[in-house]
Amino acid sequence: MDKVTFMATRHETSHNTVPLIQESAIPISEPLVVLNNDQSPAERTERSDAAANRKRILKVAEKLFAKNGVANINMADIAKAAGVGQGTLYRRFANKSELSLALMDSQMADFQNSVIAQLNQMTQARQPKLQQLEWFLDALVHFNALHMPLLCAAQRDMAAMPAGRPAPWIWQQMTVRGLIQSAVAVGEVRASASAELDVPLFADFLLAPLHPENFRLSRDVDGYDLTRLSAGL
Amino acid sequence: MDKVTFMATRHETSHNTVPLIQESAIPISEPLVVLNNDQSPAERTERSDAAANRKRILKVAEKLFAKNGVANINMADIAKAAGVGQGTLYRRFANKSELSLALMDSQMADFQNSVIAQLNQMTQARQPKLQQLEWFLDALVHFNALHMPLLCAAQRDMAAMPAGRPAPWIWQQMTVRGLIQSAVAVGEVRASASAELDVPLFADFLLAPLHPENFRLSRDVDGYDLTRLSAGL
DNA sequence: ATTGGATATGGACATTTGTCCGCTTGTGAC
DNA sequence: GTCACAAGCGGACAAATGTCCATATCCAAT
Repeated sequence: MDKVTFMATRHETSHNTVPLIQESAIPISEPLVVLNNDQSPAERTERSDAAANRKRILKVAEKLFAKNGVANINMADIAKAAGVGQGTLYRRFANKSELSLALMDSQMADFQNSVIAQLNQMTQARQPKLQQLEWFLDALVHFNALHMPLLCAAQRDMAAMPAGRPAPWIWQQMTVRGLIQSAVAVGEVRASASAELDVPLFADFLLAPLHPENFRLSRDVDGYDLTRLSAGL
Repeated sequence: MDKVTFMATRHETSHNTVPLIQESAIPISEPLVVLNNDQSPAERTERSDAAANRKRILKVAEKLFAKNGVANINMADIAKAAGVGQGTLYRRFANKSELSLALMDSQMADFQNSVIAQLNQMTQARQPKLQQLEWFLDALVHFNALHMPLLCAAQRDMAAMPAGRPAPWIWQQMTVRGLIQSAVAVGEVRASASAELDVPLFADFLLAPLHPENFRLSRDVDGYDLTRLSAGL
């Protein structure tokens, strides 16, 4: 067992105003993930009307997306339907990608919490870390399949953005890394193999096929539950 | 040795007018790749003036991209610089992605041929298939690193396009699949492992981290020559 | 050489995306 | 309560993307 123990916590959504919810502060004993909930001191708190608008925009966007398909809705539509000016909309979300991302982020909350709970339970049941990893990847596959349109829309303009990975992906990354790291620490990986294993890199490689574009391609030509095979390897 | 032997051939560029070049019809004896050079009968031959325009556009675009950076050049710029109307430009290339792709495709020709030659040579030197695979992936990494801006631009609008993978990626895919398949056939993979190995899927998984977006992310946070590690695994 | 019709051309136009800036409003200090 | 001002607002405007179609051009058959 390691000395350090992290606390599994749902990553905090992009806007930094809402009070730090500790909804998933379940007492767990195994290292999982810690995320930078950097409430940087420079950041000011969001004004209440702005927050209201944000919520309304997200709700309206979700509705429009569901009704007409993500691709057929543009920023102007959303602004109009939400009863705000385009300037307002763009102030919050620089483009459709960012909006989609925020939307997905909120939809992801439940998923994240249930994942954390499940992993936690598996740990207490003494299930091997590798098995947990396999389960996690599988869960992720199903989640992605369910939210593909949004995911693709989110991915769309991301190349243009300077920043690194958005929060949800960081969370995935950290989780996988944590699981692998644990597996190695516990000795579930052959010593010979673990010696030359670059954990973070390997985590990225495991996740790469799940990134929206790759995932879309993979699913449109191959079977899909096969993906479990990946975990097996 | 298999019964079937494929011929390694550079994939033919998107436009289907140029006479089928057989530049790389080197007599080789090992299975590698065969591509669908489907000159579908429905397709008509491109008019000569159109072909000239296409070449001019590509040349101009390459120049502009090199000079100002891919991101700072738009379709209108290219059209103007090439002395054609926007309609003409868009008739050939539905968007900047497609243009970038075509450009990359032409730049890739040399790479493909040299890869084919090298693999061929390695085969004749009786080098193990897995080693060839490792070499290929490494070469691909370097190629990608060199052409990242174009690659990213090419990836940009691809989600919107209905079609599957564009030619260059199909080529990569086929090559990797071929190498793995050969490795299995020759018995370089433990029988126990090869039994449960889904070759095409595994090929995709190996290539996934090299797709532009993933690659960009990986390189901006991790080291990069580490990527060889992947081949080792 | 002529001609018929398929193909290509260019630029006006429509749509979508993203920016700017003068006006309004919430909030904390007094 | 009211005041000051940072933060938010919205719609006009600018820029980029993508479409359309009247006209020009090529080319194959005669």
